[in-house]
Amino acid sequence: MELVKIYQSLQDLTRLRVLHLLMPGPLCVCHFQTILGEPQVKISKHLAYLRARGLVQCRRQGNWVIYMLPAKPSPALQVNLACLEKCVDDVPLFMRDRARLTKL
Amino acid sequence: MELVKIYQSLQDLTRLRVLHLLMPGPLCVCHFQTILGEPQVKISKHLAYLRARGLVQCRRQGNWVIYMLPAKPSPALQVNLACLEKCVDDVPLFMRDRARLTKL
DNA sequence: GAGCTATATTCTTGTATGAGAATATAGATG
DNA sequence: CATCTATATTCTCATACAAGAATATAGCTC
Repeated sequence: MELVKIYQSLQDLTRLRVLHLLMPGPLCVCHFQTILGEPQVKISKHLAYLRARGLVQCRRQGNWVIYMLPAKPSPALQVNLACLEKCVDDVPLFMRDRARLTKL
Repeated sequence: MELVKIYQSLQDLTRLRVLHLLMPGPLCVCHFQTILGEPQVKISKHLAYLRARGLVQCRRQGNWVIYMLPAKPSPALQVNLACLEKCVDDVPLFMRDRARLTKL
């Protein structure tokens, strides 16, 4: 079930933060590291996890790798991302992430 | 994070089906068994899992135990349950569960 | 092509959890 | 209280991850 895979992907805080940061637009791996303040391995592995399940896509640009939400997310994914955004709307950690994102 | 716990609870197909069956109203354990066609242990353990995380409540009534969604679900839970309902609206397995529920 | 930067993969360890078999418990009923 | 029914818990085994350390790789720059 696609839905189960989506929920599995959403069950980790780091991945939630990653997806939340991707909603406004694509982002480079190094920015995730800066904003989330998590070690490189951790970020990279969670991105790989999300990529393997189709929740994000990426493209290389020189030394950087830019991650983004799928061009055409499935209905289930769309609905759940919208739901996520609504749910974290007032959660300090997520607000801080977005604030840091804006500063870039 | 409450949200993480919610997503953890939603990452299993049996639990999704259970929650989906509870949306119209309370239900007895034996009915879950009948509708889902899963062994008793499996149902019971998933119900315990959901109970431990506050996604469902239960009350005893003689030999039966009736499960239900929380009287006052948190905003996050409400939103996610609504989202779940929307996502499974056209998934055969979930439609079948509901059809069987109606027959009781 | 040597070295540098950004990112990914591999290896190891610990923990959560899913499934099923077996067993236990609670409450009804004779 | 013996027993039956409905439900829960315990035990065991297998699998999925999550985290961090170490290592590998891709593509720049000189």
